Amino acid sequence: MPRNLLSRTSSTLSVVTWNVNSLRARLDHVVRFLREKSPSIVLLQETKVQDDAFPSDPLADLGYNIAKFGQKSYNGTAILSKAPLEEVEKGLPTLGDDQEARYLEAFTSGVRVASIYVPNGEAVGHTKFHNKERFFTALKDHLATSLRQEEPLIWGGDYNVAPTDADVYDPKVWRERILCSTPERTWLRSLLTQGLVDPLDQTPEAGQCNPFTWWDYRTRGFDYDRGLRIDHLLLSPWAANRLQKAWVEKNVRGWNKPSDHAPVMLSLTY
DNA sequence: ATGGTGGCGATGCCA
Repeated sequence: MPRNLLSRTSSTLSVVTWNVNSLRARLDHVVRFLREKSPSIVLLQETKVQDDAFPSDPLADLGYNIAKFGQKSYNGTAILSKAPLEEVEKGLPTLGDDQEARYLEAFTSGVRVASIYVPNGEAVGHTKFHNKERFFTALKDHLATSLRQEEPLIWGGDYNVAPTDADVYDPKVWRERILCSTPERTWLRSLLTQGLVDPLDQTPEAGQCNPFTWWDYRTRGFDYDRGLRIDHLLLSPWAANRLQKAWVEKNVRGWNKPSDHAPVMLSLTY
């Protein structure tokens, strides 16, 4: 056998998406998590900080390059990578110049990644619900363009949709409510029918749930494990074929003064 | 229980 095959090494790329619900309020948690898990690429949502106030130093000290797309008080996305970040794009092409800071994209480590924060929608039929539909339409249009480039894609973020009843602690309580309604599930599924793969959308056995990623503060949902799976890492076929595993870092939701979301991680062989 | 808690920023808005 040729020596170059015997000596060929493969490496692992790890990616995490995490809605931190304020990067400044969660900075200690983020630093602790990055120290413990050392992910290659980090996709953050709800940073809630303008770019000139972004706490770059403690993250750069851990070896990360940083791309940020923030705004005052609300929303905000960021990408951290141990490799250089190239071709950083802020916002979705069809949403105009004054759009909220909900989509950030970059090319790094041979992968095109996006950090995505889909509007919550407030309630089915609400004005904000229609904004949510427009955002998904813009995602879908941009995905069609991106898939044509034939680059590996990893689209991570808070999609604010639980794909099926297996992603909800009590589907009867949440039936046709915001995050779980049939239209929202159709909008999310349209990204999958275009070719993205959701590695945590396991076919559940009877009575089994997929792992939750969000537990409501207001109902003390984490105390009773009343959660939903609304944060997702979606992969193009190239990336999906190289998947080692995907999981939810549920323990982080149990730390002191946590975000209401847990990090979602995956590893790839490449 | 039609509420609850939490972040921002200074009050209500957003989730």
